[in-house]
Amino acid sequence: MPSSPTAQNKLEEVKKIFTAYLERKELRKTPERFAILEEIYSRHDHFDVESLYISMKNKNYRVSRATVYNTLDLLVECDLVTKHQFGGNLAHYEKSYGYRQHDHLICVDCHQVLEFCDPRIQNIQNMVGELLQFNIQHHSLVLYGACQRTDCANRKEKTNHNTNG
Amino acid sequence: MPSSPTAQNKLEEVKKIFTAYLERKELRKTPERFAILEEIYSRHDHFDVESLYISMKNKNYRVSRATVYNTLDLLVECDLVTKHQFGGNLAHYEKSYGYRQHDHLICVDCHQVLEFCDPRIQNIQNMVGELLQFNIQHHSLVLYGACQRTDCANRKEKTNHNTNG
DNA sequence: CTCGGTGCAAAGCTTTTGCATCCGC
DNA sequence: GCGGATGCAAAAGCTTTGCACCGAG
Repeated sequence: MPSSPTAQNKLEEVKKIFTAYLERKELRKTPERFAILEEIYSRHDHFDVESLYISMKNKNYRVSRATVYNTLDLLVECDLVTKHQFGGNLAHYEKSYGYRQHDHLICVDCHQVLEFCDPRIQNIQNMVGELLQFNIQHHSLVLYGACQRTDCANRKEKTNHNTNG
Repeated sequence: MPSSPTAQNKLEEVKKIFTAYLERKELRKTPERFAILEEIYSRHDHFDVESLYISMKNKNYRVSRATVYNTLDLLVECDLVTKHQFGGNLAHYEKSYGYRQHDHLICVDCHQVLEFCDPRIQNIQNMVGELLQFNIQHHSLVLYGACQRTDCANRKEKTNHNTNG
């Protein structure tokens, strides 16, 4: 296992993992499934179904939304992709193989997404699981707040936090 | 401020808070808004919009989904109600006045929702906010796992966690 | 050849919106 | 009485489903 795989190496690794998963589940190794996996791992940030679909369409790849949804479910199940529900009704996804466990911080004004790591979350997860007799499989932690970028899209009177009426 | 208010006292308190909020925002104090608030505070658990709507209809209260959605937004904004997005596309709500800050633990099989408190989350929130220059307003932490109840609705082979393929 | 997977479009479900009516102020 | 709020229903937006065809095994 390489300690710092190149993007190409990583792609090969995730393909192998996906292949093994499909074989174990006796599912077919269709070109669409691997094309979607490649597209996801060529992206650098969070994405939703529609933007993934559009990207593939723009590359003249013939694929349907149904297949994108179906394949994302498979990729989530074999831990190559993580699904997020950042407050709204629109699901967001991100590749997750070889990336450090992290959580998210979202600006309530401009909706930018930042990531952060904190090992204490793992401890909380372990402790609560033991306390309440749950086999905890994963978690979702999202912090919501106002960023301080001058170009924040929805900038109100952020400089002064007066709460008087 | 009573240290352990009865349900009735609590209801009066939240009504006052809601009234003050409506006055400050120059919104009208309609009977529908207060009926929805009462219905929510008479409930004991998490709920979605449809079940709240049905409850009120069953009590022969004339109310529309639009008003329920609208009022929930107001109640969330004045911190009397909390909105959750527990993984799916269906928003869940819960009353939040006078309850200790808590987070959630959800069984991926039977979907029961448990609550837990851990003060470390507040620390994480403060630290990350300072580190990344965000004014953090609130957070959402959900742990997902398998409960160990014998009557778990979707019980598979939970007793043995073999992962050999 | 078989039958699981795909593309397409229609349906489903939650949430939002438009409009006439109603009622708090 | 004015204008915001409501009820109802239609529309919007994301996701799932049905069906005929395709192609992996």
